[in-house]
Amino acid sequence: MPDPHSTDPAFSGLTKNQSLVLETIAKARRPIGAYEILRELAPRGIRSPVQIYRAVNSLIQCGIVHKVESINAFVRCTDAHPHHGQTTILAICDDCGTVVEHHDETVDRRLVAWAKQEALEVNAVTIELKVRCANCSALAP
Amino acid sequence: MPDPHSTDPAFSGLTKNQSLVLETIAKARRPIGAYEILRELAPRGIRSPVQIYRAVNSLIQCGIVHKVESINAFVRCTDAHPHHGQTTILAICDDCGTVVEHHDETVDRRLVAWAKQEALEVNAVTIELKVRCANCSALAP
DNA sequence: GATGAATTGTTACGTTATTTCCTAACGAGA
DNA sequence: TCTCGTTAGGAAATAACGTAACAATTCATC
Repeated sequence: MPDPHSTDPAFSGLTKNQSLVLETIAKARRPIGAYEILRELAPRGIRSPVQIYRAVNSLIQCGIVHKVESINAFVRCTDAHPHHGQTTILAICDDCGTVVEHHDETVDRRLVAWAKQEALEVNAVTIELKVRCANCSALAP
Repeated sequence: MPDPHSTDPAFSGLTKNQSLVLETIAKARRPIGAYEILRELAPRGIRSPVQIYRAVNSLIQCGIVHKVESINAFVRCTDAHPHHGQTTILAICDDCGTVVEHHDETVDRRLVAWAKQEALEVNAVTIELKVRCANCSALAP
């Protein structure tokens, strides 16, 4: 498994498909769906959904890519630095699709504390905000 | 629009389809997908996905049902009382599908505060934990 | 009864995701 | 060398999710 936050655009440890998919996601600069990635990469020889999903799942495991659950799409992780064990909070603009990342230790602590109290073993946490970003608010008020 | 938390099992204000769908979701006692609901209700005359989605969306608006974004499925809201404006935190067991609901004002406040600081106008918030529940942990340790 | 709004039904389509089965490449160890 | 396990990749099919567009129906109200 490659370093979660190796510097662009090397991604030395990635397989060919993973590199292609990551490149496509990064270029999009907003969440992009699996089949849009597929269309994008068809000319480069990718033919089936499975190939996309396999690559995307690896990238998510590495922490290089996030899945936006509320819209079933994928974004490049824009964190400058790794945040080990911290939940990534995503805000997605409903109008333009821009994503902002955030972390909050207090929120994490409270969720973990509650889980512990309920004897829940946490596998994953999703926190997403559907928003209207400052830019879009200004453009169409 | 009916009262968000009318008592079981009247649901007086609901249309026929909404009642059927709610009944199916409630009976499942774990998250259930739209097409599973459809199969369940086919014998009762429901024929198309649209009918399910229309009903489910109304029920969500009422607050009677939650959508679990991370698995594209629906659960009956198990809150005893309405929590106006509060985000519902859902913990879903990966093994058995059981869902636990929770609310946390501190978490809400921190998310809202961050959004304000970033000039984001919040439309919706999703908080979901994929977990292993106490029961499943005990059964297969 | 006529009219208009809301709800419902139907068809059709596009998107998202997984399952199943199979092949190739490679390293470890008998 | 040969087998075995592991990992990656490929192809086909199908399940599951979700919506657009339009027709039909119900129902309150005039």
